[in-house]
Amino acid sequence: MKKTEPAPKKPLPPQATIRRLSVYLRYLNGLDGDGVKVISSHDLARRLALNPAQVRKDLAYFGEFGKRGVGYSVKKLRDHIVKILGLQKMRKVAIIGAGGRLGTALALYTGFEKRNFKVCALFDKDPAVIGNEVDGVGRILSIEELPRTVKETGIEILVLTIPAAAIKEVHDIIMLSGVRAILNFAPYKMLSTEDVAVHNVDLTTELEALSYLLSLRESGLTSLENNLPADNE
Amino acid sequence: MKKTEPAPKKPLPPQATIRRLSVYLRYLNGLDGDGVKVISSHDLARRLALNPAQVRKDLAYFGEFGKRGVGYSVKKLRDHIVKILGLQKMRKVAIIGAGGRLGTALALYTGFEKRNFKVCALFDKDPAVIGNEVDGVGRILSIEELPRTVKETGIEILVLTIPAAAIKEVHDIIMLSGVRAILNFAPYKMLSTEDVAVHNVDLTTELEALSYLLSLRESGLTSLENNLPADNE
DNA sequence: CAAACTTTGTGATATAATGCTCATATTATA
DNA sequence: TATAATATGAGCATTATATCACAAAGTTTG
Repeated sequence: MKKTEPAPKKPLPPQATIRRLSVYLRYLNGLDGDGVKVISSHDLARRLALNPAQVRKDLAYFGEFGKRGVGYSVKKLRDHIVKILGLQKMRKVAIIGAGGRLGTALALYTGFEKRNFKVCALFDKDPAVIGNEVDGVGRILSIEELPRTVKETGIEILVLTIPAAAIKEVHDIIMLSGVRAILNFAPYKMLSTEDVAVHNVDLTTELEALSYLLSLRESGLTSLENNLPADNE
Repeated sequence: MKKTEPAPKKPLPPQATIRRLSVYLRYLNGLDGDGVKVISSHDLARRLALNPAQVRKDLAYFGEFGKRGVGYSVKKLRDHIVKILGLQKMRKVAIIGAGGRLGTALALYTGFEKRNFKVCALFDKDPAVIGNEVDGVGRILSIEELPRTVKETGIEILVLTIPAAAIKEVHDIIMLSGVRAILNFAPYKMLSTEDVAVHNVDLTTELEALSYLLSLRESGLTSLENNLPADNE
């Protein structure tokens, strides 16, 4: 009787690979819309300013999707990536801080539904906005109702759009609410735990990183044009 | 006569370092507000779930700011990071797609000004919103006015909050407008050039990366709790 | 003021991500 | 069916990034 598997051979894919898969997916959707049937790693890479080998390696983490001498079937590859990222299943999302500008903007953003994310609950701490109706989503609930709603509705992802100062107050109720993932826009670095994966998106940090590049150029490091830190994402 | 410098010894700091500097800066501001005078790399690292050596190395790219046996002066370190990131100088920002939800939310977000970014012009392509007044910022201008306004006002950074489909139309006018940096929220990967640094922030990609983690756990890779891809940023 | 303790800054080392190269598979063509 | 052309997948090389470990510097204590 053997111990377990014969040896998984492949290491876990890096997070950067996962991000790129999402970008590939979007591009593939566009190609499919244009009627393109097949794409090579070379062409994919060129459009996205990546190395073709990187594209192939990213995909090879998950199987052999391509055909030598031909390339990748746009539709098949798209379907594979959808499965890899777990996007066949609709994911329920709630927004915390839905009374604020950013929260409202995201609550009303229709782009998520196209990708199978459904905003289906809104929360806030401020009594002044609790009860307000948001078109097509529902009324804003008190944050106190979060744990119950998460369980009843099956919410998996929380989007946090609250001020930094408010985090401490809601931190525990959020982490213990039963959600498995958080997308945090508050300018305060939340840490992942065993139970809850957190991704922080810090708009100020993004601007400051750009400011750094600006001041590099100002300070006359002229031929920085090479090794320029390039774009992220 | 020597060729140039005696040899810069230090390599360029990675982008990840720059991002972390921004995070350090925010935390240092908080500490300063709380009256904390000195912080060690160890304490800083603990709060931000980093390695102390990484904190020290990040800072060491730019000089020797600490005191052995003591730590870093909160105020001094804060001031150094401000200089490194070029934040002593106010940076003028314009928003393209200011008629949309996200654009409006960002235009009205007051958090940027605290960090010395000033939103001072708004643009859109849609005649239905051009001319609309946005409190405290001004009227929405036609995108046609972008190049002139950039030059006259000294705008350095553009924030793009337009639909993906609209990018192709405005791509050239933006890249040639004279700005040096772009923060792109549109779900379309824009590429950096020699003249214009682009950072892409893709909200859908963030959600999809979280979805991947969710489906990993669903598929029963139980003891993933170790090597969990953790948080980004 | 010496000994014990703390904490930085950095060279050495480990880990990870990216890029290169080529054997192999597929298609097209003559 | 052989030949040329294309493009994947995988192993290896290279580069980039993160961590370790320790000497040097500063502080505190007795």
